[in-house]
Amino acid sequence: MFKATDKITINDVAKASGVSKGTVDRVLHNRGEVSRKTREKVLKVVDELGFKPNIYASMLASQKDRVIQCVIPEYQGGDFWSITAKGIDEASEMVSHYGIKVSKLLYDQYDSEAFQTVCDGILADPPAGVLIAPIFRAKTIKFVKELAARQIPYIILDSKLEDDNYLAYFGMPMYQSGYLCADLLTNGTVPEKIYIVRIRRDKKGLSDPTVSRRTGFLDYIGEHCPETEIVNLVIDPNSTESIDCVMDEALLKDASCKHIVMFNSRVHLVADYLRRRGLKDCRVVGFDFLEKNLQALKSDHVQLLIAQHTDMHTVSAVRAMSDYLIFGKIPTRRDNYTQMDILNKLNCDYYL
Amino acid sequence: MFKATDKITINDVAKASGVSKGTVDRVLHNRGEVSRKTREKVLKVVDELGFKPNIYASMLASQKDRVIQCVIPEYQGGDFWSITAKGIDEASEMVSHYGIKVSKLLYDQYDSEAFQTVCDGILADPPAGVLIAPIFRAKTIKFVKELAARQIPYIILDSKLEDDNYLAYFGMPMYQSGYLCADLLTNGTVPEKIYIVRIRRDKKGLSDPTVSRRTGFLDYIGEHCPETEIVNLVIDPNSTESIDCVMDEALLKDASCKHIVMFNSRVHLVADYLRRRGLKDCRVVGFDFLEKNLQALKSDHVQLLIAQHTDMHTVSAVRAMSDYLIFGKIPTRRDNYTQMDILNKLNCDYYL
DNA sequence: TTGAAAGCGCTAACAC
DNA sequence: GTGTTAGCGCTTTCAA
Repeated sequence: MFKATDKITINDVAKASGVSKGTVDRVLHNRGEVSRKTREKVLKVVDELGFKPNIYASMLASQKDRVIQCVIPEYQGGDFWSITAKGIDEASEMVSHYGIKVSKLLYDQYDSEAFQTVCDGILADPPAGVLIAPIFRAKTIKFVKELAARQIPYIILDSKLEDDNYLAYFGMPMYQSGYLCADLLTNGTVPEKIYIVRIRRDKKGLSDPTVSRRTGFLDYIGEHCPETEIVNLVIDPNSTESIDCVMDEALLKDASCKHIVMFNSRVHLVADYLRRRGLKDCRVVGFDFLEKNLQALKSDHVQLLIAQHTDMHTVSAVRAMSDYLIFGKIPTRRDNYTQMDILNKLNCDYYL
Repeated sequence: MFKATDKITINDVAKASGVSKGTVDRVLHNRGEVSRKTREKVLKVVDELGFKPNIYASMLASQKDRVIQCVIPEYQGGDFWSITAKGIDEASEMVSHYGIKVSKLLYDQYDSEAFQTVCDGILADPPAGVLIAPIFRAKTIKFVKELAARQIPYIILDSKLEDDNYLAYFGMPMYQSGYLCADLLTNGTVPEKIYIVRIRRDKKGLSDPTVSRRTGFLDYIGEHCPETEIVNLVIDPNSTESIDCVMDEALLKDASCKHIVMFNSRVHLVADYLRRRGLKDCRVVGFDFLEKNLQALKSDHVQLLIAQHTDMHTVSAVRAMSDYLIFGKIPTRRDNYTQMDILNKLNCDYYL
């Protein structure tokens, strides 16, 4: 950047194009009145000389504060969104060195008004960039349209939107993770039954974030083991008794190797049940690298976990925004899907 | 960093401690003659005010060029070291924005003199930092000692060294990857035989980089399938005839499901053989995400691949050095092991 | 041992 | 529309 060889400064450009550096700066940032002619000339010279702005000088001179607002659901220790939050915090630490602030704005994912309030707050005091996880799709679309209108770049997290102005998208290939999950659960065999454990959802009308994972799973089964019977077990995560009751009912009379799967991150609930009942001889596959799931993996109550490094992926998302704000760097990839990591007892310790 | 709230500049520190900013700078960088008394006073004020240098101003003013030299073996399209090289290039692009240059110095990994020459060259024109992959251990240890003496930070790649001054280490858990590999290959069964395909090494005395992987593998087998017979097949990678000959001899008379493993990154050689012979019904596990191996995975000639994202890990290594040079940031973790990724046909496309 | 001052390359306010 | 200029916060001579 400032090696003798490529030390082309804005001054060089100014001289070579016969204007002042103020003007060069104007065309560089599309800021204000420049005649077409000078504009073109400057651009040409910039190109010829291969001028690259010195970000240090630039950042030093423009005393802006650049803040990235991250809008995600509220979370509690260990749950899915807390992992995203962790990624945000990590990235925040990194980019703080570059004078970029990152802050989280949390909303109750069961309360669309709360979400709206957060969005309004952002528009009232516009940040340099926004990261947003759209639980409420319609409201989110409206919100990002507003951001786009104000030239505020935004990155979509988690689930994609019907919108085309996003700077980047970071999320998971949900369908494929379900498909993969089925492959791992069956492991080349054709089970008689497969138990799908699901969480009872209190509020109606909330979209289940794992539907397409479920679809991927069922498609695989349909293609490879059409004979296999699918048994859905609906449990209430907050009541051990209900879990025991539902699971006992289904599993205790089944003497074969039981294939069990759960599509959200709470497979540890199944593991806990199996532990309580002293049941072995099951093949259990679940999702996400939560501490509790890890324990279940180690204690052999869960055989495989499909994990997706949500935290690192989130770090990438924040970095992408940061790089955009600092360098104007357009993300290398616009749609970024997490890789699907297969974890078992032996490799999980190296999954950091 | 330069928000109104924490806008403590070197000037503030200078005033508060009753000296000039030149002096403050001197104590900040342990540069030159400052009396004990002023030194202590300045340090105290720095602490009290919570002064954090503005890296943009700092980088702008100090017109140094900072180059990171990466010393790795020569490589050719698609091989293991080319992946590391790719990671270096990617990171190079990233950190170039921060005025950091990264350059690669390649050596013939079969020629210790060549390696020595490269090291001498580095000492003749010392860079800001070094990344090095130690094939020649003794020479490397001597070299890094010299670096340490000159206060040049260095990061060790790939295999660890008996040395304690390294800034960080980035490599793979080789033993564990072998152990995991055995688990995946056997997949809960006890095979009658396992074929280990090995590459004939021309030069003697070269340490095999996969020995400990092999050890991990054999340990697992010893623990879980002591009955299994291990058959070593040594092939010459450059002669298809020799491969066919060796493999035919061993495999054609074996009618069962053949379990085959290779500990280096060249399992595609096995896949090619199987393709030539039209052999199915084998369980083949290998290492590394090479394009050719990927093809083999997709064509079902290889069932699983253990991959380790060498490229990304290398990016992290370069970034770690870069962050150290720019901010003085000590790496969060000193010893960094890659995670072990299990790839099959279904998740390999998401492994970017 | 210290202070003063001239930049580093860019931005932005102001003047013309 | 465009040029001029005063910084941004730090580093690094050069004098004292």
